[in-house]
Amino acid sequence: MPTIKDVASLAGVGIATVSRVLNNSGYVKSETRKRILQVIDDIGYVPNEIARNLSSKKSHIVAFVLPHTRHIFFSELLFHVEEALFKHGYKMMVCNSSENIEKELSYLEMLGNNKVDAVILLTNNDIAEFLKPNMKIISFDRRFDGYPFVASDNFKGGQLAAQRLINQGCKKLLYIGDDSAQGSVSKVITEVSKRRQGFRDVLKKHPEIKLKEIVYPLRDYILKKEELMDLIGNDYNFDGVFAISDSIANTMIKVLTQKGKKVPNDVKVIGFDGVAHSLNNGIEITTIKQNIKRLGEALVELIQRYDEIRKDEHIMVDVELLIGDSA
Amino acid sequence: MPTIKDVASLAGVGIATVSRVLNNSGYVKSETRKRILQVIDDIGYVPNEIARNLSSKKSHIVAFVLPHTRHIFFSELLFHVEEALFKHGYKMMVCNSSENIEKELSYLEMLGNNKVDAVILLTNNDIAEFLKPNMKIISFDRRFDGYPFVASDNFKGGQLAAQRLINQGCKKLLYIGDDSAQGSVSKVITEVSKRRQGFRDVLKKHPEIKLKEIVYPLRDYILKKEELMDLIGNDYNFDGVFAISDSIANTMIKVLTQKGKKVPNDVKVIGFDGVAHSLNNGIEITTIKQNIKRLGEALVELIQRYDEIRKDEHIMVDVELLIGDSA
DNA sequence: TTGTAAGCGTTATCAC
DNA sequence: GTGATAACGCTTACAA
Repeated sequence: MPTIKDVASLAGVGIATVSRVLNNSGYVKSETRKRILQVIDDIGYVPNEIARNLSSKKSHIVAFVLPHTRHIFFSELLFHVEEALFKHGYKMMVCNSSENIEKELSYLEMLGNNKVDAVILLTNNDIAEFLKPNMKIISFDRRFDGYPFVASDNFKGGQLAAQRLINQGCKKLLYIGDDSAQGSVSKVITEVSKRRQGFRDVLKKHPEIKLKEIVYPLRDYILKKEELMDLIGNDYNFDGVFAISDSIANTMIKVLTQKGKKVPNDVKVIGFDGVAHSLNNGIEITTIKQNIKRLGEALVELIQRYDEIRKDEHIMVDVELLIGDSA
Repeated sequence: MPTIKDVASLAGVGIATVSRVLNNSGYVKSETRKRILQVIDDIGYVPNEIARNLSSKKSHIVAFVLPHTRHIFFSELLFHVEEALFKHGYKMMVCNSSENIEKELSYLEMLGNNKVDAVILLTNNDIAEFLKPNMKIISFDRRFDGYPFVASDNFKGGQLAAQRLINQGCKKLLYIGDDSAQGSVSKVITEVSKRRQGFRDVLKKHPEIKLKEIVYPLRDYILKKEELMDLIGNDYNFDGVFAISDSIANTMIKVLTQKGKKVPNDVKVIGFDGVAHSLNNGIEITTIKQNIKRLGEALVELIQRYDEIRKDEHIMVDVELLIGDSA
């Protein structure tokens, strides 16, 4: 592998001049520049990133720590985050934490040893105490004191869902969501809990509407049909459902179908995420659509502006009601 | 950030000795070692990875280039590759190429500038000419001259599918798969084409069985219901389907249901991948299950043994018939 | 406009 | 056992 020295001696100049050409910094006589570029081309010289990183103390790598990529929303988010990072000259390192706190911390450690420039953190673990103030961390869907974060407008999402169900004539509603969206029991409270709050907010003005709520342990964000049936028990006395994700909404529709209920005639179901197209079982799920592309861009935006922004800066991304066939 | 020099002077030793302690190389008096470790602990010293990389010319980062992570098989694979890499001390950089050849090449370039130690390449693009012999590339599901690769035993998978459909009494079969699995028209031939070959192989011995084949352009590996209906046209005269992926099988089942056909009574459907549980529409899809975890491990295995292996070494991972409700 | 040389923080090769 | 010191390949003052 040729180095900058090889280029310099072959072009009959000093390495600083070569560096200037490489980085377009400082003045270089156009004739000299041409000669250097020629040599670079001839011998196929490529700058060594590692050496550059050592000098500049930047790696242009961002770590994305998330539970796993099996959940369709996460894999969509992953896609858009990578696109946004790539557009800004960053590479993305991925850590599937599986909610494993040790693995999360091992990736955070890389901030300390210069391996990555920043970490995008998506977790439901109670790790606030491990975050040091000088770490460049951007949180997703969750507030950590002293760090910026990005989230969808979950409150509005909950409101939209409630309004839609009410408009469609539902009288007895069911909310179903996991721990992390509870916002009461668990120590860890994510922004996702606002979906429920927004939902309740609208119901306050409608005392005639009944609401039942089912909350289950988060685990891997996924619920199988049998598990959902266990949670519901025997009480199918509802005509509208707000599920915390499209994945859960999808399972709910399967369960209802199996129980002989027609969706949306007997029961209307609204999900959240807007990724349902790939998992819908015959019908399109009505859902609160997150703007995943924008979420990815917002995360990268905060990384770039990290040093100028306030410690508690955040970007809230708008959501919209996407009307499908289920509600 | 404290450096090795700080540790050395604080412990009253030379940096070489500190380095020895850090790397457990060479002899160090246990007393000195203890003192050094104490200092390291006191000031919270962490070795700078970048500097290490520069010295050792290794980054312990592996790039995984794949079309995108929206396809459920890819996101499962991504998960297991990361797990396997992590277990062996590697970090994973992810590139969603979107089948974009420039983006793929930009990631391959990182091999040249020491940013990554190896690249796992999953592509359907015609990029053989850009691969230089000294690059550490491991291919997935595809042969590139002079590079090792990992693939499932696709041929056997095709055979298993055919046998199952025949055993279940099917007489008129339909094969449906994309370009990349064609193995005839396109310049690029992937190992996936062997699914079809294996399928045909069994049918050779059963001249009484009819076979119709539908081949469509690969694009993003996904087919919508309407698109599939267009491909099928009016000819629903088949009683057994072998789809190139669970995703396609899933869409096929939706289409059949809409056309009033019962699965598996009227038509039996077999998919490929074994990830269908997350997209099944009420019934479990019978499928050829790939051992995705093993595939991930095999890829990492080849990376680790890269310098000892033959240039055309490959690992073929076994598949199995997973009987569900669709065939 | 250009070159020299001092870092960047390690590892590894020598002597001692 | 241990400590200088030379790489590793680049960026960036500072001189010239």
